[in-house]
Amino acid sequence: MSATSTPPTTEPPEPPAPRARSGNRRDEAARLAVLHAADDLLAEQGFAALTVEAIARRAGVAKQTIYRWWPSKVEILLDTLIEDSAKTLPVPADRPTAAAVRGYLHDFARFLDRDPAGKVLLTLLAQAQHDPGTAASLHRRHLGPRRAQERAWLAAAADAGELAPALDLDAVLDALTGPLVYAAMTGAPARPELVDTLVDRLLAPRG
Amino acid sequence: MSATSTPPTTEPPEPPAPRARSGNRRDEAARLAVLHAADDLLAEQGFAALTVEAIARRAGVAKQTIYRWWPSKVEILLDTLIEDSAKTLPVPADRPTAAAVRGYLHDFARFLDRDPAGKVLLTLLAQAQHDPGTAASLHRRHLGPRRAQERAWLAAAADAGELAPALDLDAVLDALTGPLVYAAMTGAPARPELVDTLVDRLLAPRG
Amino acid sequence: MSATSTPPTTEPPEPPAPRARSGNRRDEAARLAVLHAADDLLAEQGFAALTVEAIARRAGVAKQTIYRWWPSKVEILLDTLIEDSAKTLPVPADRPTAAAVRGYLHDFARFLDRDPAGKVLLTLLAQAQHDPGTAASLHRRHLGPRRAQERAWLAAAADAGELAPALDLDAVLDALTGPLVYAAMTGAPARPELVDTLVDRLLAPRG
Amino acid sequence: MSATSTPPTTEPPEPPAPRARSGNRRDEAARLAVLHAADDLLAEQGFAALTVEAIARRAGVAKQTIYRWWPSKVEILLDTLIEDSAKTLPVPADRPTAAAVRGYLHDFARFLDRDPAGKVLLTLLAQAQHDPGTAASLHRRHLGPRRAQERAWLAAAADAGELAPALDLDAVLDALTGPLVYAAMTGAPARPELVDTLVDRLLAPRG
DNA sequence: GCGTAAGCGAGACGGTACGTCTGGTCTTCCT
DNA sequence: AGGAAGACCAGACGTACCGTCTCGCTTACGC
Repeated sequence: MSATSTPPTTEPPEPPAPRARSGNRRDEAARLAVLHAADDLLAEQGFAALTVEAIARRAGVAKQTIYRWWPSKVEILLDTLIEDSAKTLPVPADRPTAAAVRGYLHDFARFLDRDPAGKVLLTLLAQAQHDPGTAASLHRRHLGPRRAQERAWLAAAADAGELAPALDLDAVLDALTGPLVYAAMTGAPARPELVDTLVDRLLAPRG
Repeated sequence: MSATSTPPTTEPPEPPAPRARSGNRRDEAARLAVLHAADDLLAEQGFAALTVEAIARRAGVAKQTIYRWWPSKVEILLDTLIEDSAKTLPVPADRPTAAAVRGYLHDFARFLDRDPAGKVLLTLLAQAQHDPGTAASLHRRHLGPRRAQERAWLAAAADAGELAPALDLDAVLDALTGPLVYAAMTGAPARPELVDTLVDRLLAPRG
Repeated sequence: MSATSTPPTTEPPEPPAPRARSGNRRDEAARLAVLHAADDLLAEQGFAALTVEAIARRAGVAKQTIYRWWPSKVEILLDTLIEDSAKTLPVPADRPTAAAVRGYLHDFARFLDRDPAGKVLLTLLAQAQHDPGTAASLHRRHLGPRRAQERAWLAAAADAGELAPALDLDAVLDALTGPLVYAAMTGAPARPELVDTLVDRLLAPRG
Repeated sequence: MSATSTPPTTEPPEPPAPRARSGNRRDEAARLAVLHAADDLLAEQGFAALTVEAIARRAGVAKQTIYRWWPSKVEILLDTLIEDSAKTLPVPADRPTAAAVRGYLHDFARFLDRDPAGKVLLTLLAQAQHDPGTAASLHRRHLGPRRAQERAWLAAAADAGELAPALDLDAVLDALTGPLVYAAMTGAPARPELVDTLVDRLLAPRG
């Protein structure tokens, strides 16, 4: 379960217990309740059920509370994605070895296939096709920063002679992650050998 | 302009000229008007503007006419995608050479970047993330048949010794098309050298 | 019960039976359901409960159907008032005698005190104090036409020598009905001798 | 301008200057600011704009300050009505002559037509139709005490032989004030001859 | 003179209703 | 028969107020 989701032992459709009010400070419990509710609704009922009204109902929160803090439901998902992916799938910063890169890509494949936050990423990528605002937010707040970290990490590995990227790093990262994302989007199961082959052919020093 | 779209000399926002009525046979003119209208609306205004009412209005057709023949607007897009991609980007069946494969992938990259039908494909892939029904239709009517043709074509090329695929053909096709789709989805410009590198590293017989 | 209300044997809080759809003509059943629901809600729960959402819920009608045909809930009440008062309290047109005038005023007092439509009139008069639009509609559609009929009727009685109005007819009508309305508004019980005295002192030819 | 309103030279929409804080005693300045704001809002924008939030905003006061001291906005209006009507339209207590009664009624008609506090009375009478709580407060705090004074005053005049009421005093008072209130409620202009005729026919000793 | 108590402005909170919008269904009329 | 027209139910949209609550501050009182 993703980091912002309620533990699996709790009851999705129960009346949310009344939280203590916070006065004139932002209520962290309300913020978390919204993120959890959005996460859970997406996982359980799909994107079509992810309406502001449903999130508010499930979180035990007023619609106005959501509109006060988030400009759209997409930004709610983006918040959950950022918080969850930082915990579940951090970009390594310290071990620029070939094996570490391979491991990171395996983790990424598993993230897309199994982690609810992976579904959130696919959902946001999809929504970005429909809405330029989503595309901009997704790049600015998630894809851009993450890609920058990945690029720096790969560059360090290349400098260390661990890797010999076949192309510029952005193109290589597209070539490595693109197949995983595309497979996840078309419902294909995870294929570990795909990751291994990609790393071998696109990153490994030849011969 | 995609094959089902009105030629550029015609007027998108004009009052649609009254078509001759067809009596008790399905009206082919109405069918085409719907496909054109959907195509044009998606290209001009984006997915959010692609409502059944807008399509009906633009096509000069009753909503009921659309609901009678298509279960959803997704199926309309699928119809245009199938008809257009068959014309614009046919899977070659005759020349199983390495160069032909490379050319096909370059064509595919250009299709995603420039052809309105490429945008339709991205839109349907996106919608498939939101709606399992779309995912099923997209596979059954487009991705599945096309992938079968591509697989057969690559198999012929491999048999002919033109290629030495690094993995099973489905995985290789994901590895080849995935980066192109992912790049198009994240707004990256077309990179011909990406295609070349992918073909070299994943398909070329190792020298 | 007022004319547009459901008979007392029917069930207020039951799920409204699905009505037959009307196609592209206005649905008279929906119109009546709205009028009944508004009438009943006002009588049972008061003006505060008379929300468009509650009317729609009770009538088994979509909110849009209400907004399509009525610019505001006030116009719904005005419709019920006009239909009901035409049946319950018609302005006599035929017997311009002093006794008939006295009887009409007694009927008016009873209408205000007991008829649900009397409550509707008081409600609309009240709402007219809050909203100029209500005031205008109330005058144009109810008070104006009704006052014109009453004036003509009194004029005929005066011509016949039955009455000797103490003032111009509009002022006399204010003097006759004003006390009844004011008493009803302040919750006073009906006082028959008030009507009799008013008629004696303001209309009767001085003996 | 009514007694609780800001002088006309002040600017309604400017940022209210911060008042000195009062410590743990009730802040009279805040109390007056609320009464003024309510009065002004009602006069300028009508009842619909008279929300607690708007009063608080305009008075430069926290909502909680309003809810601490008034159970509802109706009670705010009632406070202004009581204070203003005691100044603008006191019930005479000393000169129980026929002419004084006639003068009081003329004053009352002018109060309804021109004084902002007259609008407040009409507003509260209207609101009493919608809300039993308002009706009770209006009677208990304004209509009841005032009617008692008027009754006593008329009784003194009758005892003195100045008047010969046609009915019990409450009914006579309804008959005298009802037409004036009803005319004001339906937007009729003041008619001095109406007052004179009512006094003549309902109060004057029959010559 | 310092703690306690209350009033204050501010503003977040869970709610309800608003009036608008679109989707998908249904019926009637017309060609 | 089939297309055009449009009314219908359903329900999400984003906004405005409701009345409650807590916060951090300020002032007055009493020990």
